[in-house]
Amino acid sequence: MAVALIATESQLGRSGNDRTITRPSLLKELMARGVRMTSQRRLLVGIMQDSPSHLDAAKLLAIARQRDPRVDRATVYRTIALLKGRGLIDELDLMHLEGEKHYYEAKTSQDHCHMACFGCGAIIEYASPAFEHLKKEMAKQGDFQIRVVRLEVGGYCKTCAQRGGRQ
Amino acid sequence: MAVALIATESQLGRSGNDRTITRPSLLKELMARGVRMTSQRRLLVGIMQDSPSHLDAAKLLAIARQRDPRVDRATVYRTIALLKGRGLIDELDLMHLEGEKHYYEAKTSQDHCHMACFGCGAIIEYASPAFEHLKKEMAKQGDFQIRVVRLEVGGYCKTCAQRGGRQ
DNA sequence: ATATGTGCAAATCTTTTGCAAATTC
DNA sequence: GAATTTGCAAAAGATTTGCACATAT
Repeated sequence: MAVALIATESQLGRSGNDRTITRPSLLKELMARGVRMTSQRRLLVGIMQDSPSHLDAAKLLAIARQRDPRVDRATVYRTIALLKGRGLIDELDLMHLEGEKHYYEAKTSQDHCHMACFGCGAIIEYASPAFEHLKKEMAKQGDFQIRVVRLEVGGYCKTCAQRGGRQ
Repeated sequence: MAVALIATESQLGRSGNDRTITRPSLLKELMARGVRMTSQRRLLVGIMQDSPSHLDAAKLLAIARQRDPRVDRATVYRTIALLKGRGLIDELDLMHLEGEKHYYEAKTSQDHCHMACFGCGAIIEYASPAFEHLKKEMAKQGDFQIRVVRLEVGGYCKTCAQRGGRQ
């Protein structure tokens, strides 16, 4: 069960068990917190919510503009800041495999790690009880109230390790 | 034992046990790999090696220039790229507590996590067997050859959690 | 009606690059 | 002496900001 499958709540036809990782609705969370909703926010948040891959600001802007060409870069960054500030999305570097930009994803019900392959660029997500255990330990032993956790790993996936003979 | 103390090998008067985290000599590692050594590299690498705190490119440049005013920004970035490419330093964001820059530190004998306090900006380092265990599990279960691991946490340190009442 | 969000264009900050001169092996 | 590294200056890439106008509650 170590390699996690991640689905939005709406994508799951069944109620997930403890092991199932879900993505709570960003829109609902925002409204629950009394955040003013605009059409642009609805659009951007909807894209973040539904995107299967990790989005950077430029890609998010491009997708949004297909639906509403007036969307501006600044609004994208401001919306990202809003979501990040409320703890609703996580920020990733993905080992800077393609530049210095950041990637974003809706926060999931369970934290997970991102393993980035230097060979093929694949991003593998990974969640496990050992990760949850480490978080609890850090909070307790380190006397620290954890709000955000980011675990990123770089290396070689099975295929690339075999092919390239890299170790 | 959970909160790690980190020392350079030379700073330790005794031979460290398994729990002791050390920083191997960057210079030696470079020479062992046949990397051409220049005066600037020696200078920059020496600063990285000895710095007790996490350096960003600008700070590294500033320190280097105190000793040799001719050092250029470009050389700093090129040296960082060299060290990073050889796996001798780790790159950190430290939760972007102060801007989008990156921080660097000489790789240690045991990986450790960085906990960044949103309240006071403190950076707390943390190493534990649970972290080592998680790494091994990821490598095995995820079929992944790990080269770099980066675990960063954001939240509130003990003091700030009490003071601000944030939870 | 008032507070908040947005577009636009310019600014800022970090990092990278081309090329001629300097340095290392 | 040949290959590599450096400084300089300019460019590139990502993100932020000031301000007048538009929108949400």
